[in-house]
Amino acid sequence: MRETTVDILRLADYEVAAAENGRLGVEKALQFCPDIIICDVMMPELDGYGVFHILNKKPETAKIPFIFLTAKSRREDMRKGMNLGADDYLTKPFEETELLDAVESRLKRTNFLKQEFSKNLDGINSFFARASEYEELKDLSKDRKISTYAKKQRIYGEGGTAYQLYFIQSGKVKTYRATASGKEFVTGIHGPGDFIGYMSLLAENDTYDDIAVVLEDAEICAIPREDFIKLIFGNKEVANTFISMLSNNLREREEQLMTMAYASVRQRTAKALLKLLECENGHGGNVNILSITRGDLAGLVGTTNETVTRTLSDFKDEGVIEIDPDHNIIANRKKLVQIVNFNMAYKG
Amino acid sequence: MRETTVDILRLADYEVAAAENGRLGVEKALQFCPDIIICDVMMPELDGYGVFHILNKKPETAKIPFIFLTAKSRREDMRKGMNLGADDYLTKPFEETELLDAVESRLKRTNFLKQEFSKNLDGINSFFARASEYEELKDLSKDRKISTYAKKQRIYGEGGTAYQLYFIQSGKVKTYRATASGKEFVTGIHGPGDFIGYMSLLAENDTYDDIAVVLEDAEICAIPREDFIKLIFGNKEVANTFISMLSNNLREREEQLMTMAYASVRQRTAKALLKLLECENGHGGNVNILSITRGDLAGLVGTTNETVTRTLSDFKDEGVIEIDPDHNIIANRKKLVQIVNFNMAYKG
DNA sequence: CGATAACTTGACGCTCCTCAATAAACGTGG
DNA sequence: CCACGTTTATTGAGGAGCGTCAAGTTATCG
Repeated sequence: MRETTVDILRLADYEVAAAENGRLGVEKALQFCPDIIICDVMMPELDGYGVFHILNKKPETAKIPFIFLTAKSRREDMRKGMNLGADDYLTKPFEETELLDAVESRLKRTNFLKQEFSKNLDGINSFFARASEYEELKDLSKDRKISTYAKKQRIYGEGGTAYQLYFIQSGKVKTYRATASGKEFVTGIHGPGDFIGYMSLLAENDTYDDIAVVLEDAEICAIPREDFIKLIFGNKEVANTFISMLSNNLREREEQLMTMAYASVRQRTAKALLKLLECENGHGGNVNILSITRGDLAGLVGTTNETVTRTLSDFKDEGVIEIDPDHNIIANRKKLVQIVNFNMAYKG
Repeated sequence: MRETTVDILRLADYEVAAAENGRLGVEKALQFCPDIIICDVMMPELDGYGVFHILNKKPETAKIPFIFLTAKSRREDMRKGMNLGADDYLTKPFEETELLDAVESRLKRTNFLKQEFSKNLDGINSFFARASEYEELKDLSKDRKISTYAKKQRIYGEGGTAYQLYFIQSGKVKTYRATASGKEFVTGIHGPGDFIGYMSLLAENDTYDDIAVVLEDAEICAIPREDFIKLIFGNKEVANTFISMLSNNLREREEQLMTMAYASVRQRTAKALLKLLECENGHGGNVNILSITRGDLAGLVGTTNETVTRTLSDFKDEGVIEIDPDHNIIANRKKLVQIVNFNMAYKG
């Protein structure tokens, strides 16, 4: 029986490890960290439930899809397995296609999550982008009608009901929150490939609490709330990855909060410029020119127009940046990093 | 067949609605928003897959557990159902206990998530607290050995590997991040019933990036990473709820960031005091006395010791707060709210 | 009871916000 | 295509806010 199963899977070009009883199975699973586990219920030494229980407790193996094998006659066994939280089960004897379908179906869901998604907001974006490549999710950003937005146009606004998220095909968008005194705090500058507005879809009251405005003429497609919710909430693996990403963002914001509390405008400006460069370069580019208005930069740093201008002026005098005739900023990253890390020499 | 099923469920004290075909079933599901859906595959007008597809697309019904019914002989049907993403399936004919077990097992997982969890960090705490009441999760905070920590003792620290989260039984704890220049930015003050340290368990690199220190002698029990991961990642419903809560936190932090950028120390202090009161009162209390050191309050506001003292002094002169001989703060909430909302009268 | 930590108040000055003025760039309508 | 109003960038002057240092007072703890 085990040998037949292994053969079928090997013929389908899967790499397979087998074990003749539960105890050895657990050992092998921990050793190899497989992409999927198929496990009989009736086994010597340690039965299938025991295997599941042990592997489900260890974080390394808890997320691996788990398929039970039960004899057709023992229906209560399979019920027990499902009630424990297995992902699927097969009854013996099964057909080749049944086995392969089940394996493939579970793997497809897990597969793209193996990719490394990084700590920050960019991570979420590439996450969405990749997620949408997978079959059942393919309609997330493809085949949608694209709207063209002109500079200064508002995409969504504070208080509006959130019923879609937006994918930026081209152009540049800023999101910000408005203070009671009329200032803007810029929460992000977004470019092609970024998704915006999803936070409001997830939170309690479904209104946007930030404002998105176009900085450079943009093509943007809207994705209905339903599709997004389906992607995030409908799929255990996606949800898990998403949790990690949100946690990382939360961390990042906390750090930003600390910076805001104790760093000087000078340092915060340098930090903001570095962040913008990172964002601009996205996946491995190496541009050093930033095109951003002083006002938006001020909103990002959390200061005023004039102070930003002055700070940039200082930076220019010190050779940290150059400013071209169109007011674009040409940055020297090393020197910016120095400024961020500079720790008030007269201290201590 | 349908009638038998309904009868069994009614006898078990469930409230049941039935529909004779797929189309009507969808209508009823949307109308009643049931706690669970049991659906045959073979139906006139609209088959089970169609029903699942439609309901899974709508956010109102997407999260409802879905159990397919298939004829025992039609194994490929049930494979298809599971591959689509159904939560469970039953083969006809089934026994009473099978049906009831399946229903109960799915409901148990979903049930506690029906409760309203609020927008903020408190939400996460009551979420954990309630979650741990449910059977399969009961060992989350119960039956664990409780450690006693003395004032000033460190629970976990920056850079340490995160392998557990902590539940505060009694006492008070602050979490903070240290800046390069030696200042503290307090990220939270936590009391009995709060969980701390979970963020680091979820994020990418599993080290703590904040520090937790005891403010008032505390009893704290540690929960192993595995149990927590199992709770969060092992259960679709929990994961979904958790995503919402993280999003809400992210929102809150963004707002805080805005405040930090543009509000005066005066306003931020008032806001911090209000937040502390809220936190202290937790679930409906009505205390107005705060016991917090000036240093910690400074870290929370993002300013210095001296400035906090001065600000509190001003507040006292204005009758916004009183200070008792032990330096505790007795607050007048209305007046604090006024200060937060005060919008620099000389503007505009 | 001495030592240490926490709180308070004063003096000083740096940072950065505000108001104001100017120049350049941009956008719009005739 | 130009004239005009509007937005953006820059620079200056003034001053409020708040961080820093210092010194004194009161609580806390071994």
